[in-house]
Amino acid sequence: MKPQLHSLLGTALTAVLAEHSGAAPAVLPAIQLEPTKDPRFGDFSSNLAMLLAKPLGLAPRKLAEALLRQLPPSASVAKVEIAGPGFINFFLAPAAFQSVVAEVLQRGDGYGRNAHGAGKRAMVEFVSANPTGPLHVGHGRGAAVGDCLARLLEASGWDTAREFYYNDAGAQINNLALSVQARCKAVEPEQPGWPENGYRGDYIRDVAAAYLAGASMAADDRAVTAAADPDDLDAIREFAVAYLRHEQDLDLKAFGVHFDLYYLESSLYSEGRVTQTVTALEGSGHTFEQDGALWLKTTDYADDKDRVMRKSDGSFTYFVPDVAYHVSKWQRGFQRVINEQGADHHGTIARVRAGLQALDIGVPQGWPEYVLHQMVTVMKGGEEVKISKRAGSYVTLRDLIEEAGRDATRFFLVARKADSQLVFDIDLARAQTNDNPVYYIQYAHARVCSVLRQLGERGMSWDDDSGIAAVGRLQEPLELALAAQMARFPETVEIAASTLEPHLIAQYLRELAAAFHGFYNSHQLLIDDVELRNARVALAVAARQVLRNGLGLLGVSAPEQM
RNA sequence: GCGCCCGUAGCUCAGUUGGAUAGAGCAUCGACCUUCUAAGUCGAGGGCCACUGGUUCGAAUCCAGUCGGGCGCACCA
Repeated sequence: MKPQLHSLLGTALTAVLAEHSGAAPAVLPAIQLEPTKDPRFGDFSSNLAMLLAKPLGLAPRKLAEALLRQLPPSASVAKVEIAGPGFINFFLAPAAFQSVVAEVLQRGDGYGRNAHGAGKRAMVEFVSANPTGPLHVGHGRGAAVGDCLARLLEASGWDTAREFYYNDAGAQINNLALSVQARCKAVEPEQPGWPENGYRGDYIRDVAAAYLAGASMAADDRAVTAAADPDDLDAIREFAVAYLRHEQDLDLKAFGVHFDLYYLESSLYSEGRVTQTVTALEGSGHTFEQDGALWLKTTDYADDKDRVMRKSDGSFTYFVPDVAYHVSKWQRGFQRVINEQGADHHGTIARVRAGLQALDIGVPQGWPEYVLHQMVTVMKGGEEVKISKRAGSYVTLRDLIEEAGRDATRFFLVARKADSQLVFDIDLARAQTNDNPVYYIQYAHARVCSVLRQLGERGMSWDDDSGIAAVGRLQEPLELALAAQMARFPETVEIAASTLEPHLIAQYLRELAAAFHGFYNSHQLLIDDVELRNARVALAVAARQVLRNGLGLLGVSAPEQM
């Protein structure tokens, strides 16, 4: 509906500008159209006349009148009014809403998808937890948000890869190996021989036991069999990484998240990418030596401080492999790369971008893009939950999934703007009542399925064609309101994808479900009037389709019954 | 001290990128099941959009400052 109105206004705008060719502004304002909040203002409203008033030097209402005179007639538009300071309000004809139902049924799973990214490649890097312990709630938020971003890009036509990056070789991994080794030798925390800052969680015991038992672990296309020798630290390190990656994979699988690519920090060294990057940066003229260290002048590129690349002891700071990693992403041909991370890492953004700019390899200034999520607080029984027995010091993603289920956990973690802090109420997430927005939406879907079952049991029949043929019978305000809500889905997907805000989908689905429940409660579907019945069932089935498509974007299931 | 994010109903949060009288859910109060799932619907009350200035036809939204919360400011990752 909106694109149609947009083009009508465009035609009118061109004609009006022709009338005032002398006064035509250098920069034309974009045509803005938005759904109204108040039915008195029609269905869609445009502020075009107000935006144009100043550049053309005409009164907004005069301009609005001129635009109306040039507006081509349309079967979708019942009435157009000028209101307030110069708003142009469109009142749509029922036919405009009815046609939405037909469109949804015809496009099916494709309804809401667009081709903006067709032929282009995108990558979303997310979670990227180091294999030193179970995934925590923050990783869960990253997993939910990152996966939804990938789904949104896919729905927008992008060829999208999901990538998981992790450090499998640094000091933390060494600490992990020492912790496992200590457990292998039955050393407890605080006892002599326990490594300084060792990992104390119970899961370290499990890793040690599996290692001593000679277990085999498969993770990220690799398999590792434990050497079972408590003195072989390298073997312990390799096994522990595989074990914990395997654990993380189990959690992600239970969460419905899969990755296409795993990238190991160690490979940046073994493939020489780190030294290549340093050499290239030195050649860029943006480096200098000071106090025995090699620095990059990131302040040339909007960082607030220059950064050390190579320490005086000859080793590299973490920021060098970070740049080398992003060079790899660029060389792999991703036009668009989105990094989903916790907000506590926001300091790296300026550095990575600065490093890429200094290399002068054609990377655009705002590349890569970042989506940062804020902290998650977990509440249960009115109190904050801070500790998981398994991890020792934080609430794990597995805890949440076990408590609240996959669907509720995913929905809750993605339903809020990523850059606001989130309170995850476990009691609410697990409630099977109307308090719980996940069930509210899923229930709408299940209700339609139930109606279709009833329809069969009563010996009635229905199909897309008979439904589409009857949509002209949809006249009731609640019927048209539901269709109007469905019409907004494609635009919502576009906005969510372009602004990288998956919470808009969750928000939208709640409104769609509300429109459905309102319709369902007021109008009987399985009635004797065959044509009206066909029309209403068509409306319900179309609503089910949009609910399903939207839930699919969130990775939440659409159950047939509840 | 510097940088980033946030501040909207008692609580949890939206607010379509500057639009008309600021919305939803929960909680509170009231109404609706002999009818397709009441996991639902309808109604009522509840607000100095943290504060102060500015920008303009118009500001919760943009700018500056103040206050409050979170995070980051290593030759750690």
